[in-house]
Amino acid sequence: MLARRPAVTRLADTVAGELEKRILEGSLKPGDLLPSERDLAVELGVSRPSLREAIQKLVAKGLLSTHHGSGTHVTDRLEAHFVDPWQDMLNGHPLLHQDLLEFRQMLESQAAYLAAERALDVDIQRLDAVYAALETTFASNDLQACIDQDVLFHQVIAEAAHNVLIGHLSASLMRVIHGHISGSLAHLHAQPQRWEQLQSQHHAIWQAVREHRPEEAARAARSHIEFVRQSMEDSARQEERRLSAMRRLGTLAPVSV
Amino acid sequence: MLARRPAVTRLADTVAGELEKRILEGSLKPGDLLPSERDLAVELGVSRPSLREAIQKLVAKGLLSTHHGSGTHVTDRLEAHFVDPWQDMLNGHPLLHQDLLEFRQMLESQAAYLAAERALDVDIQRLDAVYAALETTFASNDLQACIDQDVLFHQVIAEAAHNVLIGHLSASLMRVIHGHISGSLAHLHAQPQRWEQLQSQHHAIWQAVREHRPEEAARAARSHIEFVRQSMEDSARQEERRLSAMRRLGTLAPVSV
DNA sequence: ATCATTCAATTGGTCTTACCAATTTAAAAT
DNA sequence: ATTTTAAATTGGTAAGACCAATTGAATGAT
Repeated sequence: MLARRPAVTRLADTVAGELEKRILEGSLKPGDLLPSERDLAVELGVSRPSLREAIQKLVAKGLLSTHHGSGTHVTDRLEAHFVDPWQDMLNGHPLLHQDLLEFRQMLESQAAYLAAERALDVDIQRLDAVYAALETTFASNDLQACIDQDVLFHQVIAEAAHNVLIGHLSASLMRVIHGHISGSLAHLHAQPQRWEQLQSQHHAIWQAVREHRPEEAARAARSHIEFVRQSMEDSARQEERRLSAMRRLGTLAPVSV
Repeated sequence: MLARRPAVTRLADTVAGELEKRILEGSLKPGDLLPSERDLAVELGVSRPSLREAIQKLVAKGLLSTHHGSGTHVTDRLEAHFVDPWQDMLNGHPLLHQDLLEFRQMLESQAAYLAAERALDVDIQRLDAVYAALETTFASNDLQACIDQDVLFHQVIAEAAHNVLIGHLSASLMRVIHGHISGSLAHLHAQPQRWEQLQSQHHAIWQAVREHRPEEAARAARSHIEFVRQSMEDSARQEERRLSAMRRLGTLAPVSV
C-alpha cells in the first residue's frame, strides 16, 4: 500500500530531471537556446513526444519557455516561478478575482467586527501606530510602500479579532492578492479625489475599531472593499480599452525586449 | 515586457486551463478519477498527445497525479494549502475549537446567503436530494452516517454559493473538523428533543435557500451554528463534570504531564 | 550598393496510429 | 469459497507525417 516512491520511472520525468540538472549545473545557462526537439530527442535517446512532455513540465515549472518557430529558451529568472497553486490559478483565471474580493469582503468585515468587540489596549496601540504610518505613507508618492502599509493595516485588524483562523487566513489571502493590489492602487493613485476617499475609509474603520463600535466597523470595512472592488473593475475596463485601442491601431509592436 | 502575451494559443495550455477551471469550479473534486485519456481527448476535441502534454503540466503543478494502469486523480493540493498548518494543531489545542466554530459561523451564514441568492435549478435539485437523504438518515440510529450526511448537506450549500473560495475552504474546514463533530453530535443524539431541533434547523436553512430568501438563510445558518456551539460547550462542561466526579472518587489516575 | 520582398529551411505544434506495461476485473479452475 | 488466470482497461512510449510560425538567405527593385 505504500510502495509509492520508486514504483515506476516515467520517462518524461527522467528527461525533465536530466534537463533540470543541466540547467542547474550551468551547462545550460539562462537565455540559452536548446537544441531542436528532434536533435535533443536523438541525443537523449527518447522519442519526440516524450521529450515534449518533459519540456512542457519544465515550462509549467517556469524553467523553460518555448517560441513557435524560433526555439526553446532557458528562462532568465530561475527562482521566479510560483509554488503557490492559488497564486497562478489567479493569474490564469481572472474570473477568480471577483470571488476572491467577495470572500475578502466577508472576511474583513467580520474581522473588523470582532476587532472592535475584542481589541485590547495593546491591539489599539499597535493599530494607532500602523494607522499613523499609513497616513504619512499615503501622503508620499511611494506606491510600493503604500501597498505594504495598506496590507499591514488590514492584517493588524485581522489579528486584533483574536481568532487564529481569521488571522492566518487573512495573511494567506493578502499574500496571494499582494501582486494584484498594485494595479488597482496605481489606478486610484492617479485620481486624487478617489485617493482621498480611500484614506477616509481607512480612517472610518480605524475609528470604529478603536472606539469599540462593531456594527459600524463591519459596515466600514464592507464598503471599503466594495469601493476597492469597484475600482478594480474600472481599472480592468480601462486596461481593456487600452488594449483594444492598440489592437485597432495595429501598433502592438514589441516594447523593446 | 509582455508584448508577446496573446501571440499564440498553445493547445496544451488551453486544455490545461480547461481542466484547471473544472477543478476550481468543483466539477472535478480532489480524489476524483478523470476519464481515461482516450475518452477525455475525444470529449475535449484534441488528440491524446496534446491532452497528455496538458496533463503533464498539471502534474508538474501538483494538481493531478497519474497512476499507470489505474488512472489520473485530482490531488487536494488547493485545499491542503489552507488546512495543513491546522490539521494537527487542532488536536493538541482544543481551545481552537471556539475560533473554528466562530469562523464556521461566518463562512456558513455567508454561504447560505449567497446560495439563496444564486442557486440554479440543478443546485436546488441536488440540495433537495441531499436534504431528503439527511432526513431519512437522522431517523435512523447510524451516527456515522448522520455525520457524513450533515457534512454533505453543508457542503452542497457551500458549492451552491458559486464562489470557488467558499467552496474549497468549506470543504477544507469540514475535513478538519469531521472528527470533532462526532462528539457534539453524539451528545445531542442522547437528547431527543434537541435532536429534533437540529432537524428543524436544517429544514429552515433548506427552505430559505430553495426559496431564494438570502437574509433568512443566513440567519438560519448562523443560529444553527450557534446552537451547535452551545451544545459543544455543554458537552465539554458535562465531560468536565464527569472527569471531576471521577477524580473526586479517586478512580482516575492523575494526568501525568 | 542598399533596401525591401520573397521563399525555402528550420523549429515548435498537432494529429494519427500503433504497441508496450501496469492495473483492475471478472471469469475459471481448484 | 478461495485462488489462479486471462482479458479488458488505462497510462506510457514510439514513429511518422503534416501544419504554422520564425528566420534568414537569395532575389529583385530602387
